[in-house]
Amino acid sequence: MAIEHIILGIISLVPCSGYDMKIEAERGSLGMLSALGFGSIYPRLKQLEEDGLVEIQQIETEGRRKKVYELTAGGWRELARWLKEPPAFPLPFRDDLLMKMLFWGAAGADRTALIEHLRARREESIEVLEYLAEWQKSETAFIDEYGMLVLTYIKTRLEAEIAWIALATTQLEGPPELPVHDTQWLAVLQKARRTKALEQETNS
Amino acid sequence: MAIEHIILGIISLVPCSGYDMKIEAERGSLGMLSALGFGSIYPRLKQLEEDGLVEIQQIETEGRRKKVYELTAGGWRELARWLKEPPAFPLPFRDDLLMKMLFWGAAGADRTALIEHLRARREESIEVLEYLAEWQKSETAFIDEYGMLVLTYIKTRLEAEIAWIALATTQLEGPPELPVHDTQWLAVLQKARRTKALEQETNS
DNA sequence: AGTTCCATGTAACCCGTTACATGATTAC
DNA sequence: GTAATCATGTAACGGGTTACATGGAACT
Repeated sequence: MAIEHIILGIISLVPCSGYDMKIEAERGSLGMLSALGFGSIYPRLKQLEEDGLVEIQQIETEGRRKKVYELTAGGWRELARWLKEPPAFPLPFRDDLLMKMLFWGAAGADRTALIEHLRARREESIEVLEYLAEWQKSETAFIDEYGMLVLTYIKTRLEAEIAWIALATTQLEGPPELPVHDTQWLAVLQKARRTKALEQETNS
Repeated sequence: MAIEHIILGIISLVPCSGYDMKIEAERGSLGMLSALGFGSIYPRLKQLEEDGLVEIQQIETEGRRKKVYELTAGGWRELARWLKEPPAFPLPFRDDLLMKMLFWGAAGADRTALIEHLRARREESIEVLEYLAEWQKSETAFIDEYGMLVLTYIKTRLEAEIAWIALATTQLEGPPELPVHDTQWLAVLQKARRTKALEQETNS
């Protein structure tokens, strides 16, 4: 996702220092989308300066030293160019919980741990929702028409997820169900293979 | 997300070769969650074998050579241990489209390109949905109770996304709106800074 | 005979994260 | 005066992706 462009994007909103970017990138909806560390920011900022896309606007010597960066004409153009470039479709999903669920049959029938995972996920989702609601009200939050749509997206998605968790939990609290689609009897075979492997070890 | 555990998970469903894993990891809902390449699989498979979590079950010499791996007792235990471990919350979202939307104000009022991005995204989402529906019907698809919940999750999410795209498109096709929340007049300042930077260049 | 597919592997590279190092300023 | 915060940077590490290399089998 080209961290360079995130940096250009942040500066385009407000000229700032590398430190400010890190702070800014942790706040609000941008914080939901990125995860910038200092180790990524400073070297790239240097590179961007060499490439002539950003320049140091001022160095605040009152109080602390601070390099405030601003976009050059080239920077504005590069940002616009990137924005118009077709964005990549977000695949794979890379979701630990879903991945574990796919393989849960190998866990040996322990459904309670999975229900606990879902409960924890629900709490975290709610926390994120609350955080965003709080952030939206804050003085420094900047939300334009586009940002509002992003916020709506995140909220919709998290709420849909919470609804799905309720559904999944209800089902998991009920009795185990047979595989929906298993023409090769993999579930049965799996159970047998697992038992065999664990027994063999005990015997040796 | 520990590729090792994905490998263990795949083998737990059906003993197979490194090549088979790659194929399997591209199919169905697992394909939506992972992106395994040969460069990741083979070295790790070797490592897992050294660690005693998997073992070569057989080498098919009829026709092609093929190392079929199976889990050891330790492998089954390690898989179960990982499954019970609390999964990480999927943040940041890492979504190119949303990231671009956050910075779209810097694009200079071109809304048509963004509408095109949304249209493309919608098509890709629909394709994924159709692919999953097709896969579900296939002979070799394995879907147990947990896998079904994952499928439901993916479908719900994609459908919610498509609905959101419709909403966003409708709004973007209308007239531009003023920022919802901008106490520092950043939008106005941004426009001025951009114009100034681009003009300065022309003059020099 | 040539191409595609099956099958296994290695090496280089890019990228991001983590940890480390430094120092000045403000707050307690 | 000492802890926390502001502020900038470097170095090492780990992890995954891409490209490369090899070779046999099956298909056309």
